[in-house]
Amino acid sequence: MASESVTLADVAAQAGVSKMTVSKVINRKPGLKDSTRERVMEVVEQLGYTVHASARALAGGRTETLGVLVPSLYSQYLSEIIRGVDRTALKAGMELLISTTRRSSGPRNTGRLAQGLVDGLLIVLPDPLALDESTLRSLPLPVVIIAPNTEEADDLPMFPTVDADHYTGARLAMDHLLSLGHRRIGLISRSGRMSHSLKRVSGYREGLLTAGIPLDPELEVEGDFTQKAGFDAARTLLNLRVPPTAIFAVNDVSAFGAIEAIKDHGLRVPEDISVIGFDDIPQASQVYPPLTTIRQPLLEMGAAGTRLLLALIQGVEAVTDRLIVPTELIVRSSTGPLAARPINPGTPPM
Amino acid sequence: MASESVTLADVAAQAGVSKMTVSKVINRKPGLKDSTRERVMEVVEQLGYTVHASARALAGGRTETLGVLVPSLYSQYLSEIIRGVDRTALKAGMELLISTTRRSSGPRNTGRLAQGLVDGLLIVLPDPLALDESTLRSLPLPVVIIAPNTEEADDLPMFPTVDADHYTGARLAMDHLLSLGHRRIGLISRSGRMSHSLKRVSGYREGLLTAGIPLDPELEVEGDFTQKAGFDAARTLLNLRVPPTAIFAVNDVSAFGAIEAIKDHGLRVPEDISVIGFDDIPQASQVYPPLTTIRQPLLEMGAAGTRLLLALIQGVEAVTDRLIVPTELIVRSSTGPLAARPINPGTPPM
DNA sequence: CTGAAAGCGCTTACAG
DNA sequence: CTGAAAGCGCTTACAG
Repeated sequence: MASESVTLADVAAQAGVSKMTVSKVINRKPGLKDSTRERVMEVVEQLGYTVHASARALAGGRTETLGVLVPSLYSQYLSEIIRGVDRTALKAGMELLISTTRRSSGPRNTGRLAQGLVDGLLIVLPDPLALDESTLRSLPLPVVIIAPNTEEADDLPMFPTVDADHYTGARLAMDHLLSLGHRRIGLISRSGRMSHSLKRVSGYREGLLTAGIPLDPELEVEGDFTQKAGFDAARTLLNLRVPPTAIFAVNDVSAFGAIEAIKDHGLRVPEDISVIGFDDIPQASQVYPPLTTIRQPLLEMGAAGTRLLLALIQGVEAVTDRLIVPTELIVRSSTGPLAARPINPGTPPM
Repeated sequence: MASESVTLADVAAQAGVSKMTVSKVINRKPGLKDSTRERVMEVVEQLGYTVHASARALAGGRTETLGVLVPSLYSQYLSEIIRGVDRTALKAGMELLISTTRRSSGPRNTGRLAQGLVDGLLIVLPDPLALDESTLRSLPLPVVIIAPNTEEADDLPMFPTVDADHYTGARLAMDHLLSLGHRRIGLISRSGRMSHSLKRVSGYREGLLTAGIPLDPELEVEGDFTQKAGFDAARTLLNLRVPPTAIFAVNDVSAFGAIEAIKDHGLRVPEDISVIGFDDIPQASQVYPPLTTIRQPLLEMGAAGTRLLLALIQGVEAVTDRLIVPTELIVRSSTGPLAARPINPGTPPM
C-alpha cells in the first residue's frame, strides 16, 4: 500500500531546478519566472508530491495548522464549536488537527498537539479545569480558551478566553415567558457548580425578582443536563400542588425531557404548559413541537476564538482577553401565551 | 505565553550526557545504567521536556500516533466510533489525531494526516466514497476503512474494511416484532442509495416474506434519517386505512420522530403501537419510552479497525480484509405484544 | 531570478 | 554501557 513518498529533492531533480526553487513554488513565494513555476508545478502534479508536514514544521516553524483540544467528541455542543473553528481556519488557509484530552495519556495530556505540530492551540473547556494549571502554563505556543466554564476564569490570566453571555440569555428567556403572561415559572437547573448553569439560574431568579415575583424554592428543581433528569424534574414540577404554567430548562436536552413528561402527564405543549430551553442545539428545531430556546452562538464562539488565535500567531496584540459573545432568543413552538383556563380543574385561575 | 521549548540537547547538557543517551531514556531503550536513566529523568522532569513530535517523525519514522479521518464531527455515530478507536489506541500507547475531510481544503483532502504525522490512518466513511479513489490510492501509509457505506466496497480492494452486519440486524428487528405477534409492520426507510439503509430494508422485506407475510408497498415510507422525516413518515403510516401495529425505523433518530407522531396522534407506545429503531445511539436509552433498537456496535467497530491498523503498521498480515461485526437486539420499552383490541374502534381485529 | 549551505530536533546504525 | 556522525525533508538567510 505505502507508495514511496516523493520528496522535494525528487521534484527538483525531475524539474531540473534546485530544491529551493521547488520550495518557493510550493509556498507561493514571489521572485520566480512564471515558466519555472509552471514547469515545477507540472512535475509536482505528475509525481503527486505533497509536503512532509513534519519536515516543514521542523525547518520553518510554520505548520499552517491549528490544533483543537477537546475533552471528548461526545457532544453536539463541542462539534458545533469545532465547526465554527473549522470554517474560520479554512478561510485563513489553515488545516485543523483535533485531539482529545485523555485520562491516562502521556505527559501533559495535550496529546501531540503541543509538540510542534501546530502553530496555535484552541482549548475547548466545558468542564471546570479539565487540564491542570501547570499543564496550561507550560504550553509553548499561542493558546486561546473557548467557553471556560469556571467561576475562576481569572485563574487563567495567561490566555484569552471566549464565552457566551449566559446570564443575559437566561434573562431573555424569562422576559419571553413573562411577556407571554406567565407568572408561575418552573426551573430545571443543573446540580454542581458549573458556572454556565449558575449564571443561567441567576438570570432566572433576577428575571422573576425584576418582574416583582417572589422566588418559590419549590419551583427550582435540579437536573443534570440529561433528558432523563429533565423528565424527572418536570414530573416533580407537574405534581406540585400548584404546578407552573411554564418551565425554563437550563439546557435543551433537559427541555426535551420536560416535554416528554408533560405529554406523558396528558398535557400539551405549549397550550397547557410552555417550555423554553437553552443552547439551541441542532435537534431543538427537529423535535415536536420545535423548541423555543436561547441560542448559544457556538459557531460564532468557535469562529471568534479562531480569529483571536490567528491574530496571536501573527503577533498582533489581542483586542480583548475576555470575549463575551451575545446569546439570542429563538422563538419556536414550545412556548405560548398563558392559558385563560386553569390547568387543574378546581385550581383557581391565578 | 510561549515559554521557550526545551530540546534534547538542553537535557543532555544539563545531565552531562550525550543526546543519544537522553534519546534512549526517553524511548525506554535497553542498555543503560539505572543511575544514568534516573539522572536523565530528573532533568527531564525539572526542565519540563517533551519530545518534538515533528523532529521525531522526521528522524525515526515512528510517530506513535494514529490518524482518524472523518467527514465531520457532527454525528454521535461518528463520535462513538472514534471513542472505540481512542480506547484501543490508548491501550496500545498511541496518540490520536483527528481531522475532517473538508470540501475546499488543500491537495488530497486528507488534511495533514497523510503527510508524515501519523503511523497509520483510519478512515471513517459513512457517506459513499467521500474521498475519490485516486486520493485513496496515493496514500503513503497503512490505511483501514471503517463502515464503508457503499455497495461497491469491492472498489476499494486496496484497504481492509470494517462494517456492521446491517442485514442480519434488520432481520433481528423483524423477528422481535413478529415474535410479539405483529403482522402488519410499517417501515420508515431512507431515500437514496446508501447501502446501510438498503441492507436494512432487505432485512425488513425478507423478514416479512420468511414469516409468510406478503409485502405491502403502502407500509414502506421513505424518510431521510432525521427526526422530522420520521415524524412525517409515521403520520403517513398512522393515517393509513389499516395502520400498522408496529413500526421499524431504519435508524434511531427516525424512530424518535415516529414516537412523537404516535403520541401526537393520541396513541401510546408500546401499548397501541410498537416502535423499533436501529443504531442504538446513546440517546436511545434516554428518551421516553426507552427505545428498543438494534445495536450497531460502533465502539467495537472502531476498536476492531484500530487493531487491524495496528497489525498493519507492525507489518503483520491482516487476518481478514472484510471484517463484519455482528449487530444485536436491545429490548427496551418501545415494543410490546400486539394488543388484543383494535387500534381504531370500528376496525375489525386482525 | 536562482542556488549552495546551514540547521530545525530528533533517531539510527556504527564505534568504542 | 555510552557517544560522535550522518541524515530525515524541509526552510531560512545569504550570495550571486
